[in-house]
Amino acid sequence: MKRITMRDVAERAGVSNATVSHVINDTRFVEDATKERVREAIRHLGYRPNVAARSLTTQRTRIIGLIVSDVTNTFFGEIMRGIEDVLIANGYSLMLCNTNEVLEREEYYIDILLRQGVDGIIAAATSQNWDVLNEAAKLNIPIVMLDRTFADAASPYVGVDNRHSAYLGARHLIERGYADIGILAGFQRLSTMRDRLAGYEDALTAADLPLREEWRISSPLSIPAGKQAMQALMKQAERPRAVFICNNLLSLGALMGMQELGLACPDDVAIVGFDDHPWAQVSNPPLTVLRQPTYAIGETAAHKVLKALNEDDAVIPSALFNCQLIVRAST
Amino acid sequence: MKRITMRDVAERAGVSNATVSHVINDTRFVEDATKERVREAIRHLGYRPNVAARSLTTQRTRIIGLIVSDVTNTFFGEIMRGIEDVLIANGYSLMLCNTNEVLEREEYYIDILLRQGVDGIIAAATSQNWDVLNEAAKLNIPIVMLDRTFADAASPYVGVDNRHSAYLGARHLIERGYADIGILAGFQRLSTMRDRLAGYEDALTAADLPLREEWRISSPLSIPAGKQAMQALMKQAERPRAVFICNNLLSLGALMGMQELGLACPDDVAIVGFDDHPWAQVSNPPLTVLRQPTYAIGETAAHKVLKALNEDDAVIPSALFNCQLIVRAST
DNA sequence: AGACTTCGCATAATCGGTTGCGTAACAGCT
DNA sequence: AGCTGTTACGCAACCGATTATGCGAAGTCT
Repeated sequence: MKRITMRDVAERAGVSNATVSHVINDTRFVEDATKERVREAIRHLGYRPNVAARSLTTQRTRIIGLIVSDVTNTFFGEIMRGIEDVLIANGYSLMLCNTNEVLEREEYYIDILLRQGVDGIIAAATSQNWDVLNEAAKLNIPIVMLDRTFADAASPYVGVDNRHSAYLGARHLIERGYADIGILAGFQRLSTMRDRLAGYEDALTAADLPLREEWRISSPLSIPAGKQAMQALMKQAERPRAVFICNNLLSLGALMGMQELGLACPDDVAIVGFDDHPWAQVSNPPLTVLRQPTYAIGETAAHKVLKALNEDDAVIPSALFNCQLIVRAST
Repeated sequence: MKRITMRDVAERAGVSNATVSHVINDTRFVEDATKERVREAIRHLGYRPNVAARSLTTQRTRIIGLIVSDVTNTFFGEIMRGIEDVLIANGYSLMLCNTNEVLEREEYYIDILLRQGVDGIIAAATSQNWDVLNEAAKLNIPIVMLDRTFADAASPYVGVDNRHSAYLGARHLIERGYADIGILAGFQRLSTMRDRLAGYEDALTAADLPLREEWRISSPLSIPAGKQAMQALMKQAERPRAVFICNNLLSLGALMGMQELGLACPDDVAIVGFDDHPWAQVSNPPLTVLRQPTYAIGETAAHKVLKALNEDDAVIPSALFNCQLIVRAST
């Protein structure tokens, strides 16, 4: 089971190691006849270059690290597809890291990625400051912030304009005639969630509606948390007639919570959710949502790392997409 | 921006390269005092071993390749979580490959994974024979078949007992009093789908119900395909009163298709779906499904590759899980 | 014809680790 | 004192590629 190396190919083709390398990488002129002999040898032996050896000398691995906070969320699934399609087309591979929103795991993974020698990192970071990612930045490894960012982030961000999008969502509720509007605001440590809260507040303020603190509930981004949060809202003496929900898992949990309490949507409470989901159009009721262009976000993020890799000291700008308001029966 | 190597550490600690290596890997006795000097140097310099260099000599990368057919499907998302949790706990990393059920892409990825020198592969394969995966097998790389397998597969399979599970699902419909039962059978080239069809047929045959070919519709595994397939069923002069659906995307598409035709579930047609999904309990109606233990499947698959890696020529058996029938309002 | 280019390729150092082999230093024993 | 055994570690080859340097042969020029 001897591994086939470049030397084997060289021998069979009657050339040197160097020539084989140059044929493979097209890095200098080689006569057609020689080239063909080398190619034949490669085919015949079933030779496959060893990337470990290669990256040892080139100092590049053609691997991009992807850090996401929840692989099970379709939102990230679609983003991953976008990223992967672009990377594969450019000869890069993806190393996947799922943090479950746990900071220690993010630190651990950054370390792993740096040991692997990844060429770049795309991160939906859990960390709220530059500490963790800076380890990578110090080594000059390009980083792209996905879905969220933070104040001192020194890297481009790719995602939607959360504040404006949330504003659109809340305004939609107002236009529908709702005045008592609550919000399930998610983790306030995430920029994404802070911006969405701000957008919601913008809309209410612009319409001269009061911001009632007891109608703003923060929680982790999970289904049970969404359920709890919604029920906490609904059990208040004076409860909102509409709720803006900042994340798809929260939306789902909220629906469950309402069903359990026997509340109907939109008759008892109207809902606008963030993030679309195929199931959201067959839920009871179909959900009005702000849809993010997930696949495009993924593609863009990938393009940005590649650009940073290909053009030395290129300044990479952030990319802000817009959400699309999809009106369904929940409002 | 000079990379910090083992030599730097060795110098600072006043020992040889070998000793540093042995301290890091705990591969031979080193005096406590020396060990501490080395550790201090590592910390002080912020040294991070270069895995490319390491795997060049050890011929192992501690990377496992994961091939899935659809990253956006929550089903695979949860499996990935299971796999990853186990791998991370054992110091392995995950290289993700998403094929979108395209055979060429699977071939391409196998090649990539072999160049990377992955230690093992977990694959929800699109290919239907040993040709593609055999490339890896020839190099003695352990493979675990995920979710599906094929006749001449020489590797252990991890997934559910599809035939029996489908049998349970179809029998449930029969017990509910339905006699006219159709099936959305998915891609018949996938073992998974063939087994589910067989289980469905088992149940009908056991109940002396006829198998009506026009009520069995095969299609790709996607939402639009599910919608089309369901509508094709519903538009028949004589249509089934219940449908067994072999995949969650098909279920979702089917629901959409019914809504569009103004058909109610379960009043017009009852549905049992395969694969649970958080949204399936708030859909209209909530879906009766066969739930696969996705996370456990992932964990098990990961354990099996690791076992194959740690125990030379261990014979790894397949693992068949059972589905759980979750009865909701759609039946 | 001799000198100078150009062409096409080989030689060998190098990347950063791992590991088989070897050895200095010291202790214990006769 | 001489011999052997043990302890703790160093030396250097090696993994499989990339690439700077150099060189013989053929072609060109004066």
